[in-house]
Amino acid sequence: MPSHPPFAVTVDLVILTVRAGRLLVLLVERGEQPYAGRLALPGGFVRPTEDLESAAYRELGEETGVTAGVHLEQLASYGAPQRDPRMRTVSVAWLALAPDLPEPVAGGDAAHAVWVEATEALGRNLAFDHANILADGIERARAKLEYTPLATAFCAPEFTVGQLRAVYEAVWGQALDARNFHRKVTGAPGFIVPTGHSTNVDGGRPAQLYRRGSLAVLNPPLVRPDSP
Amino acid sequence: MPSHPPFAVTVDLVILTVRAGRLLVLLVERGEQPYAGRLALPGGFVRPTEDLESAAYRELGEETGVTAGVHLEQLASYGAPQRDPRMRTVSVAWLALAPDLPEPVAGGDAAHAVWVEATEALGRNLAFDHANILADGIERARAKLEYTPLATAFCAPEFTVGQLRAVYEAVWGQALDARNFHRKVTGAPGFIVPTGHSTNVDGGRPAQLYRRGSLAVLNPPLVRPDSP
DNA sequence: ATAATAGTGTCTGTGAGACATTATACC
DNA sequence: GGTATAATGTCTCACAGACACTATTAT
Repeated sequence: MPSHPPFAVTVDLVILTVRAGRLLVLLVERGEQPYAGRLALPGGFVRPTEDLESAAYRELGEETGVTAGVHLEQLASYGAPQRDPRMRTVSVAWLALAPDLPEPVAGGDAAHAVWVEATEALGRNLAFDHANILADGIERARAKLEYTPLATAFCAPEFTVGQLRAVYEAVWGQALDARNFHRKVTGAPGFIVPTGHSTNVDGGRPAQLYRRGSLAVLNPPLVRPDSP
Repeated sequence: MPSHPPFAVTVDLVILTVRAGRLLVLLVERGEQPYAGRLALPGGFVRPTEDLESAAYRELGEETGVTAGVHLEQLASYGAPQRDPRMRTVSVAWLALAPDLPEPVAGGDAAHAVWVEATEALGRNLAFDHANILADGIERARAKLEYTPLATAFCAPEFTVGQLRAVYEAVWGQALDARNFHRKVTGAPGFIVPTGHSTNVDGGRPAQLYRRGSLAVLNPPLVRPDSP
């Protein structure tokens, strides 16, 4: 037995976005064995001289065409001995949160990429252990909206309070009180800062536009309502 | 370029305990190159047929002699190309929280294991990127005490409210108000449950003994006081 | 008695949840 | 006018922080 047996190391990405009030995840249809024809998270092998985070950014760019303005953080690693029937593989999973991207995808590796509603994707019999990874990614995103300003990663550079609230509602899957939400996010110093502009693209009274502030941790947090 | 270059995969452990009001981490003195003679986190190579979590438990047992009653959770993975000068290595780091263990260590691999105060260990010029891993582990532990009942993992099966408070004070490095703390932990349903026994080993009035309850998430959380 | 720790009680300010109301656009 | 969304305001209750006080042991 060698003291350091060979492993393959991959990165897999849970890329989430919010569009039309729904939380979507980017999946690719596998063209090769194993799991040919099944949906999977985008990902690939880490190259010999490449940092893990660089590999994640590279895959993100290959699948979406965009890396700027996308939040990326490490999620967890998955390494069950038989998780890939071809060889012993450890996958380092990453969570990416992106604003509604220009076009679903285009060309290259991403030929068969599709956006699927996140909760629905969990029931789609994903390849490998990707259902587990996706579930962990969704839960991470839901939890982090509570105590970080990360919801702004789903928004355009300038956004209204109503659009920000729509992000929370889509990710958490439940409605929030618009008035209490407005008071909370505008009252937390550094969470969002007004730009002075306004918009009325959503109909109704024009809304102030905001940019994300410098706040890193939201204290006290913005907690999810009880599930029922 | 092969499509899946060979990597070595290791597990490294941040094993924390609280003793005499101090947060301690278990370190080992390296006997071999690279970094011979330097302190490092305990760890080792993942075996070909072994799950990542199993490897972490195995290393935990080899270093401490104990696995039962120890909380173990995955921390993060570290894979910078030059982090190990011997070969391309990805380390999956784990965080272990243990009650004050019977004896520091004994025999076998753990011949040179030592408990070091956690904050002090950060300045000890640890091998590899272990200072980064340790810093992440300490911060994870500090954060999780806020919203989980994980502090009980540092306690014996039966403990007093004062002992539990001492854990919080050691991990957070600041004093807490004993009266507000008592009200909070006894008032959170399912956090700790009274056993009916009492003890006076700590001097003063005898204290009620408690066991950890079934609560998984502490809501509302027990927040750290502001740093200053 | 003194010291030490355990446990209970009181007051106050912050802030979340539940609502009402007004403001400003488009039709 | 009606309808849509934005923004502000009010009331109440839960709870954290600050701090006083009582309880029970050991020396």
